[in-house]
Amino acid sequence: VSRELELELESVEGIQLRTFTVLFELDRAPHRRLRMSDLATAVGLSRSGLSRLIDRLVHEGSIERAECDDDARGSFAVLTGQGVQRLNDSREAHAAALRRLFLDHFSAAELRALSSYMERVQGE
Amino acid sequence: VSRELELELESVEGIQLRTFTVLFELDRAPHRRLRMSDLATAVGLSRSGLSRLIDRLVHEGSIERAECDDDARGSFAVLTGQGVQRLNDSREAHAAALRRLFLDHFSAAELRALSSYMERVQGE
DNA sequence: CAAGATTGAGGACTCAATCTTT
DNA sequence: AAAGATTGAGTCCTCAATCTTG
Repeated sequence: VSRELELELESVEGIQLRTFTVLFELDRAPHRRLRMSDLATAVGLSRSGLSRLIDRLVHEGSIERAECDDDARGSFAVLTGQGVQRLNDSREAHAAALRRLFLDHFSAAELRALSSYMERVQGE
Repeated sequence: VSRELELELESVEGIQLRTFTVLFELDRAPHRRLRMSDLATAVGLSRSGLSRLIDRLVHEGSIERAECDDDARGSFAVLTGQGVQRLNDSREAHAAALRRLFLDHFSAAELRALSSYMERVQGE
């Protein structure tokens, strides 16, 4: 399913699922910024993997890097106005694809059951 | 889950999940052989991706290539004795990891429900 | 020309090594 | 020495182009 979702998003909005997730996580974080390590964990990438993905997004203009005041080792990824725009442009396509490929196949009760099943195998 | 399963298999038996799946599919096919295209579909890889994976497995000795008598364009992947051995060596670790990471979390009824849920989103 | 398979080029990811700061 | 982040090297995958046969 997630592969199909990715293909759908990519063809409709020209955005990859992982990029969407990165923009989404940043958008809902305080000041639209997150430490590199925290963001890596949030989207399921290694530190180095995220570092290279952010390189690409900086190059595209969706994200900027910012230094950390209280810890000079640290670095933030910060969503730019263009990044917010890009996220919002793809939100609807993402939601529609998710509904069509996954959510529409289940009742509310089934979705609750599925959700509890998923929790059980989390982190195992 | 499948990522954890992969890590488990790889650390215990030194085999990747995708390699295991390839050996498994070949083992249950007639004459332990399959056309490259069919095998690619069965394990969810592109033709080129499978071609390169088979290159590695041939190099390791688990698989041989064979020509197709009735269609000279075609090519078979054939499991070698060493390949059968390798598959059997990792079967138990695979089953144990699958139980521990996934199956043990559910009752028989829940597994039936999950199975029907999965069928609904197949191919969508 | 279409189909089966492989190869060339390039993308995205990981591990290990490195640099900087704590 | 340990932690945050990046970089170097290598793996695995895909798309497009190619070669061979139907």
